[in-house]
Amino acid sequence: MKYFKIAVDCVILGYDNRSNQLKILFTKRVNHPNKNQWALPGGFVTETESFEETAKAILKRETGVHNIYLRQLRAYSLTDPSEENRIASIAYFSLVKFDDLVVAEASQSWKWFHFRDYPELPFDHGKKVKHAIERVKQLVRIEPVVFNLLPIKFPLNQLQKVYEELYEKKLDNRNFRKRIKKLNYIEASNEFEKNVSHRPGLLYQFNMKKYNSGIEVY
Amino acid sequence: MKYFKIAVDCVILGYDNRSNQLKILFTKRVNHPNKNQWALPGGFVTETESFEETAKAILKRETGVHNIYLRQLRAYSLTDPSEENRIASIAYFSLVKFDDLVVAEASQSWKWFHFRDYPELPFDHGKKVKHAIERVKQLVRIEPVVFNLLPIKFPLNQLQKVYEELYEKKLDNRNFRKRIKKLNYIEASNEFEKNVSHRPGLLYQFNMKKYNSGIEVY
DNA sequence: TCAAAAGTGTTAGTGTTACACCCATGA
DNA sequence: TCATGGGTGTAACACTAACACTTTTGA
Repeated sequence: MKYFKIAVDCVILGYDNRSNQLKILFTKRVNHPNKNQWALPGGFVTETESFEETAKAILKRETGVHNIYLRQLRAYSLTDPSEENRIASIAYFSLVKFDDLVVAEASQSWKWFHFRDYPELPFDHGKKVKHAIERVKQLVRIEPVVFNLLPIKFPLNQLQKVYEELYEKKLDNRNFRKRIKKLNYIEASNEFEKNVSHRPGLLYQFNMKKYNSGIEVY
Repeated sequence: MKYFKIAVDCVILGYDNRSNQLKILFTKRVNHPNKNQWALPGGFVTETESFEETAKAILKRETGVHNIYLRQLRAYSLTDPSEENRIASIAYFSLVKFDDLVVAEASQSWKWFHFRDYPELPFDHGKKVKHAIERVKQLVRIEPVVFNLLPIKFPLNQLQKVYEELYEKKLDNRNFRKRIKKLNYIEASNEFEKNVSHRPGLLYQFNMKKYNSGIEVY
């Protein structure tokens, strides 16, 4: 039996509330193979780390932020024949608020791409991205994870835009607002949007405690 | 950096249509540590296998059946300090028809336990079982996976019993049948149950083609 | 004054829940 | 004849979808 090196790759999804786009963060590879190609940020699991700790370290390194929503996607048994030992990789996905990021602009070494419009990716990264998006689309329907993409306080139509972006589908704003207002865990603040060239919207926020007290267990 | 041995563990769920119980298959450990304790069937990934191939081999070994519904659950970064190298493990879950099994009775080396009533498990197997059940409960709502637990042809209330078992909740049979009959991919055959001491029910079967032609993409 | 999003109700249709009785079979 | 699950309809209610106009702000 051979032994494995284990790598962790992160699909980092961020919602850009300036352009209303859901984006994925890629880094430029510094090593061969596929040097200089855009790829998922990743790294090898070290001696003492759990997979999740490795993933957290990658996230901190790439975004400067910790305490980010992070979940395991799945394991991939990639075989790289150029390596003496096999490589396995564990993919994680993460949802971040653009507002939290120290620098969100493009740079030489990393860049945000639209989540459905990104360059060709090396290895099985394309598959990982597809799987991550599928998973997020499912998750959004059963857990309140969208709020990880938005600022603490957000106007309702920013929330609506996230759904529209994710499902590629316009929603009716009257029906959307009705549905949201029926949920007791999305509560109105007394603040309004600022510096928008239209009527400022009331800001809402997600209340985790109220959500947890009201979950129906099948 | 150390290297990893990678193990695969399988949570094999089977529906016993004699007792109307959803069960999990455990094997008795033959090696230390935890020798003779009930545990999830598993094995190490060999040189040439993908994780899924390892899982399939385990399933074949334990149930005698191949072509079984099998999905990856997730990876676990278990650290076993007694090993020179670390062990990672990838958990799979599987849904089987009791009718397919060559021998479904208890034996010395393996045994079916009710999916909510099983002995203490070694390592992180208890966590894996919990995660698998959670995943299956979610999956059942979005994909037609229940049919992997039933014979090809089944009376409607056997299907109902599976849901009741999974969600620990009695369902109204009129409403259940109404809902099922609205689905065009569960079709009536012209056969009836046999040897039951009540009015024999019409047998239905799942039609995958019809299901696929009718899936709505969000 | 224009552009842009905020905010608001009603109606029709669809799905969900609750509920009770006769039927066919084997023991 | 008894026990067991098979099989059926209706009414109240909740949710969903479709649809248009006035308001507030910055530019």
